[in-house]
Amino acid sequence: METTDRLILSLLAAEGRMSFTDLGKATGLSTSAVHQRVKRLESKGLIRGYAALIDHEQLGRPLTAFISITPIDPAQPDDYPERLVEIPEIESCWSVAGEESYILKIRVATPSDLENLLARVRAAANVSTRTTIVLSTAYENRPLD
Amino acid sequence: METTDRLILSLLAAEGRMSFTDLGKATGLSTSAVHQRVKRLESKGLIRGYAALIDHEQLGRPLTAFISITPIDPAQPDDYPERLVEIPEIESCWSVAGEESYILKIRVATPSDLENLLARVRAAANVSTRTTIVLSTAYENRPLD
DNA sequence: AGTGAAATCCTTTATTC
DNA sequence: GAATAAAGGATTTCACT
Repeated sequence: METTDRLILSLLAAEGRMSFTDLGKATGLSTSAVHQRVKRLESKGLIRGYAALIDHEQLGRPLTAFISITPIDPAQPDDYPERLVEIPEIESCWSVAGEESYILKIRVATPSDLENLLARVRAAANVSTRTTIVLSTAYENRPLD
Repeated sequence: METTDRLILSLLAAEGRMSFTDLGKATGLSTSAVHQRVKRLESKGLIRGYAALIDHEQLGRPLTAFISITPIDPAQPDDYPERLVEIPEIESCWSVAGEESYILKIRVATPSDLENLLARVRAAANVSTRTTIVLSTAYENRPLD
């Protein structure tokens, strides 16, 4: 992993639709040279994909929360991510070391939707939950340093 | 906010570099009609931008953690996000309701880098910290449902 | 809001170094 | 690996509906 590739990654992390022409100007390479490098970064999985960043508040889901989950039955198989993947409000799911087993990040429209979601999470996974409400997002998923 | 715009958003959330031509085929609109809609979604801020999704493990930062922070001096002004924005390892910063005041999501290379980062966080913001290590990421920032 | 067409610009591949 | 060139597509603007 070398300087030019890192520069390409950081440019694309900040501006995912930048053209190969502009990437070439920014890196001092020809269009086809950056093109070749980007395709290699994609095929090696260093670039996992591209995403539009959505304003969820404007889209009608202003309420973000973290839900920490603890298994009720310790003998239950550890398949929580699969059990929870069907719940579309769950944006992220991390397995963690600490008091709880998983942390979920969710987005809903209203507190009542959160109540409903918590019931679905408990039922789908047989877990107890602890919820931390997000008051504001100072920044999220900043591009590379 | 209506069906066609929601479809465009969900297509671009999943594939941020999809061409206007392909968006047109997927929505049944002409290229110039989707183009106009996407530009409107961008200017209204519903699309905040586009990002390449990076594999941080391959990029040399395999260790992810959540750091919850609690102010030591309750009289201190509440400017933690500004104080912390200079620390590049902090990917996200949320203000939360609950026992702690903020949750940070960070990425570093090694436990020793985490130790170093925690010292910088405490010094920059005059806070106590509680760290939860991520063991694995089942999924993260899933596109829209 | 949407279409179709035209000009411009970008992407992609082949060739060469 | 990188550059150049050329063909094939995509983007963007505009006139019209």
